[in-house]
Amino acid sequence: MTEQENKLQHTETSKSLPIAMLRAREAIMLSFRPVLAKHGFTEQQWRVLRVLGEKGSADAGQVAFEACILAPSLSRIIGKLEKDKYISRFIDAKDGRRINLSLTSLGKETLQKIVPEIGIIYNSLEKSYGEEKLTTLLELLSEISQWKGR
Amino acid sequence: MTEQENKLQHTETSKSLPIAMLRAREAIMLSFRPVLAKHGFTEQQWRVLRVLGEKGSADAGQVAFEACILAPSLSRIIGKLEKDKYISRFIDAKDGRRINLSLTSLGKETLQKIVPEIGIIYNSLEKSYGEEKLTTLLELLSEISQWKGR
DNA sequence: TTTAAATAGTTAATATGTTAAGCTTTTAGG
DNA sequence: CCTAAAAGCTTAACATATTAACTATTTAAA
Repeated sequence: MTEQENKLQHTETSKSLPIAMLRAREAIMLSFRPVLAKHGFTEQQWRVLRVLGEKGSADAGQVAFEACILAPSLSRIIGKLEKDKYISRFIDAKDGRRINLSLTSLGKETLQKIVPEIGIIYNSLEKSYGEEKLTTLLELLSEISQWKGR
Repeated sequence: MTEQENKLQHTETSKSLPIAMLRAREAIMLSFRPVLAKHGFTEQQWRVLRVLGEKGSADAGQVAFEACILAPSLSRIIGKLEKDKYISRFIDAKDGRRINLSLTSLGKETLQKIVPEIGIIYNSLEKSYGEEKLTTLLELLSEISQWKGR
């Protein structure tokens, strides 16, 4: 590769990491979204349910971090999930600023209904892609996540 | 790993590919966004400019695919970019349905100003992460992108 | 203890994501 | 030709992303 080509390298969208991640993510979500939509959830609402299912209960800040959702978005999302009776929300007894969140029984039941449906798709991806590659990919992504910038 | 643990595997958000990609992407964009914001662009507007810079000119459908932006979003984005004189838009002579897009001279100048600033950050990431790993990651992501679903 | 700074959430404003519906132009059949 | 289906783009409606401003609580310094 010449010096000239090298300079232009990062202007090629095909070699842009953010775009590559976006495309790969979109390829997967194309299969996941219809399943979630069938149950009346968006991708983000689903992430909140999953995090709460995994952690039992957590405050809004923890959920925001785990689900990769910014605080302002989470505020609206939990507002809707609570209205629809999937989660319950109450102020932390020790710290009046924190909001504790947990799944209602309806939330737990719904989660258990959706998990296997998503699992089938994920297993299909794992099968056609290779378990080992998938593990490698998760590790590489995890390292990027820890990058602290410039 | 026990059978039980294995069954729960895909319910752990840390092992969810979509979430992992989201987190990794966010870690990078955290450094990129301020640069774009300084020039008054959003992430998506920037992707449109970059695609047009790379392809010279293209119809809306091509740009949407390359920039990974859905048609309805793109309609709004090109509306604003055109209003602000960064791109020009005209109906294709051979197919009246298609909209051809290209950068104006202002668009080209602006692109050339931002590219090196983004490049500095990207090079820093490449340096601390490793060129080889980065190549591997791009390849793995590219394979995922080609997955046709369930 | 008193008060300024920090923390946790929410609200507001603008931009984009997502799905569905609508419009116009092409294409394909009949 | 004529018309129905398909293709390309836009508009609409609702949900989320992003940044900034705001409220309430807690922490910490004076």
